[in-house]
Amino acid sequence: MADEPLRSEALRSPAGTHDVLWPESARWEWVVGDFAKRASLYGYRLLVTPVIEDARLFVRGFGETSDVVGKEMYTFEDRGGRPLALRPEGTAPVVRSYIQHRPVLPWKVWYLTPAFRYERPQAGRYRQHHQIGVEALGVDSPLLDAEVIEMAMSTVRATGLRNTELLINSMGCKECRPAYESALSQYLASRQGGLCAYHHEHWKEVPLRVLDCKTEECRGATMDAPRISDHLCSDCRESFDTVLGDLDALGISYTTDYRLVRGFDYYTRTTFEIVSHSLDAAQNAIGGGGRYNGLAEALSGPPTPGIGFGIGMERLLVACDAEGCLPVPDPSVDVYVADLGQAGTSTLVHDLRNAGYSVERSYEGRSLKAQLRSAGRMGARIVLIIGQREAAAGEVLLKPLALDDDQVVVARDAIVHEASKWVERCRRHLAAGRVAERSR
RNA sequence: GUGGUCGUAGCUCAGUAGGUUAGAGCAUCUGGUUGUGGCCCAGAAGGUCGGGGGUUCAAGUCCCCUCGGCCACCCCA
Repeated sequence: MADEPLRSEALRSPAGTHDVLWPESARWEWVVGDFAKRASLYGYRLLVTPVIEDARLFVRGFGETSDVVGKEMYTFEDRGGRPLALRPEGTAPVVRSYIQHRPVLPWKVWYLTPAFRYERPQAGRYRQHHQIGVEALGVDSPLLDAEVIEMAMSTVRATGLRNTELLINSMGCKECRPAYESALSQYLASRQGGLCAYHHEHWKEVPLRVLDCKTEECRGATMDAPRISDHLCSDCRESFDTVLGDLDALGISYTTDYRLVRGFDYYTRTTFEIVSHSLDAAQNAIGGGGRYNGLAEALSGPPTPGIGFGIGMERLLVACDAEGCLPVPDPSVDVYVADLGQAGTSTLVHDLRNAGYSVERSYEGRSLKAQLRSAGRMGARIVLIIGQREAAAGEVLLKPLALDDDQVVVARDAIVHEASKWVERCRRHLAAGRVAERSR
């Protein structure tokens, strides 16, 4: 490591990873803040789990045939030889945590987490992306399915996104899915010549995914393929109908999509995906989820039903860009304190911040002019000036930047009170200006 | 992982058929106002032209490799 000099190559974030700087980070704050509040309203509590997990967790959870396990996982051994993996998604670790701690059911948790997949990076597709999501364990009811979906939709719509579509399907259960899969396989066997090059080779291993294939060949060859909806057992049928009925009652529109086959093996019954039509066709899924009643058992835990969803932060925000919603907020500096190096400025700044105002100042003794310019550029509402004269007289000059009013002289003792008065006045003025602008 | 495309200051981009010290706008900083923002004017700073190698008297310009972004496949958030 050390004996390989970097030469002139600058250090940068690894391929497919990125930094989130302001103002983008301000939108993250908004989305995460909104989601935390929403989660609380729906009865979910924050769960924080490690970024690294025993690699076997995902192998058993996803199934060997999944792409994520086969070729996209970041796996490595730690110094003690333990097989570890960077989490490729959010659900399996939650279920592992559940099995480990056996909390009282129902257990409803939310999270904000990075997720890692070794894929070829692209806009909206990263090797490290971030998801907000929830998981609810211990309840097997279609009413919860509908509620979870409604929560996901509300989260997306809260950003202002409108050009979205909810796709929904039922994957059946361990009673009815095997029969469907064999019916599908039988059908595919008769049409294998018409499949795309890839699935012509692999349809036997992943028959369900052929439905999800976007090539014209597979598309056409599966037009008349048996559909899961015609093979659901009565329990699954009834459950799915209830989910759809409840979504209707909640005013959530949806599109049933028999081709919606999510990538992980653990899904049962309800699966759904939220796509944005404002994004290019390739990476248009901004969120997805579903029921996974068999997962806990597959991980050697007690049989426990579960359902959840994840929303990709990056994709959500890219979609917002496309629709021009979720604008970044003002940096909003209330007070800029300009001085000529007097002692006492630090305590003034502290007092103002303590009173709840955002305060900026200069630290390197710049000229008054330069400080005023900075104050103007950061949009400070008022600036307080302390020069030789003011310092000597125990006064401060208050100049309202956002107003046309002249500057006033204020006694040092009254400054916090006066500053707050003027800041409020500026805020009202600016707010009125925004209203006027909007009504134009 | 496969194929394609692009890569010049912090940002958006110029850069003639390879030819002197690589440019502009915006942003930044300083000054014009020996204590006062926004406009204007002047100036400064900022680049090993993604990196490495090659061809050539001469490479930002041509060739190869590599890294990174983007697009498609694949997969998904």
